[in-house]
Amino acid sequence: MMDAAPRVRFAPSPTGYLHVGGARTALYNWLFARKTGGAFILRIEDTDAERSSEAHTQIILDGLRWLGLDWDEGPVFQGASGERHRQDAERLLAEGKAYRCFCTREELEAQRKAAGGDIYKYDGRCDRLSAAEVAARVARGAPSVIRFRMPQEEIAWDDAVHGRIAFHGRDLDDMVILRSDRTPIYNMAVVSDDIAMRISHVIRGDDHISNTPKQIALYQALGAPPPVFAHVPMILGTDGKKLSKRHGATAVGDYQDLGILPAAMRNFLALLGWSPGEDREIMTETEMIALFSLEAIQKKPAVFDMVKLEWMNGEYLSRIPTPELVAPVARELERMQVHVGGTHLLPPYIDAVKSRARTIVEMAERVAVRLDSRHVKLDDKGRKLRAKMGDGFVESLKVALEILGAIDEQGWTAEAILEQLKARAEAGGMKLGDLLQPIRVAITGSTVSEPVNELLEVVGRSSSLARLT
RNA sequence: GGCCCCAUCGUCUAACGGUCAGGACACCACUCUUUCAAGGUGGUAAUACGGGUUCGAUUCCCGUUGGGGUCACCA
Repeated sequence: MMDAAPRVRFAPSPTGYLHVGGARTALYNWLFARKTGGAFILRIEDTDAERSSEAHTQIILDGLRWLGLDWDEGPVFQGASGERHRQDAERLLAEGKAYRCFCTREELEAQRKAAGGDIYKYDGRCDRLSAAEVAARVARGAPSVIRFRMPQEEIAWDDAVHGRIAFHGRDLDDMVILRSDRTPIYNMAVVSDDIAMRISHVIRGDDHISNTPKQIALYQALGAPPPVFAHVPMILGTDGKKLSKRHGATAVGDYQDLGILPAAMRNFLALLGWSPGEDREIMTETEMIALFSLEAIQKKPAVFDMVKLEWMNGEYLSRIPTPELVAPVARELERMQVHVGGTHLLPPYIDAVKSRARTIVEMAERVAVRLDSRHVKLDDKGRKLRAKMGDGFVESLKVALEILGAIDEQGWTAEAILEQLKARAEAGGMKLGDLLQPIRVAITGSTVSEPVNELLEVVGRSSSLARLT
């Protein structure tokens, strides 16, 4: 019999935003599913009612959609399967693979203290209670949790990215699987769900490696074959520490706000810990899927390099046809409260700044300057040039105004403008740059822009003259 | 601290025992040029350390060092 199609899941808990690490885990799951013709399932782990929220669920869904990661099933809410989790835990109890523990939090805390320090493994005292004693306490209505009796043997698996990883049961705790309020603990819920959903490959972050032996023990106790596990490395900040708020943007939404294109983000994330070989970097979605494999995933953590992300975004920006850029740029301009007067007017402006901007936000800022003089701000470079040129700066502007003022509305083209300015510069014995730079600064506030003649054409005659004046 | 994972340029990575250790970002120089960006050309820069195995180790084994993860009635 042929192996059934793989089934993978991305299972975030809705207790915060969609972290880039989570996003990359989702991406790898998605790539694997698309590559193998399997199913990509979204499961929301909301068993912690305290910290979970609908708003966070929505943000996660939006983030995945933004990245173009479509799921085949779900979202399945883990909280809805509480009854099955409970039954599985109680089945383990009935079969003698788990036991009731009556220790209160306070008692546990005392045991921990007595053991010295914060490293503590439950000593199994409740496992030594007689059946009669347990029955009596239950009859008395004493609250209890269910603890799993960890097998005292080697627990190992062949990880798809790491190779063989082995733990020993003696180092693992008799973990709680069902709370005293009869709700399941994480590991129980996950295993119960992954079995029920027939998950074949669990692709998740390295931080779950230590959970894996516990879960494998649960699979074995429940008589279900464990899936293939693939643990992907963490993403770190530039200081080599786990990526967190103080490194700047960590949520997918942050990058959206920064003006990163979803395709660029996806490409960049894919390469953080995975390489298709052959020096490939910029890839289409189709190529990425074709080239993807779990075995090629890196074992060591990767540092998130914002500079390279921006470079890659710039690459995507310059390749995307202008019409596709209109909507995102318009959205950004709207946020900046710049009046556009119709998105159909945008393309020439976008063309003008396209090859120079690395993000949508940067692009919108440049467009804004060309559209609306209120966005012109003299920056450091502009200031410096002005100071350097002194009176010559104003002089140049006067000359420019004179020449440009002589060009009428019909003749206002980049070619004609350049021709006139060039002729004048030559005649006056001045360098073209000395004439053009002040114009550039007057129009944009900066020494950086597209060629001045093109700039003037895009900004238009009346607006250009007004700004020069 | 116990257990587990990891280790090639500053960063992302390639090289499944034999390469001048390759590419990309960043950086530097030159070039192009009306500025900037882009482009083109060239350059600086890495196998953590110590032992093995082998004719030969980035590659396999052991140790050291360093980094990371995890040790809840959280997920």
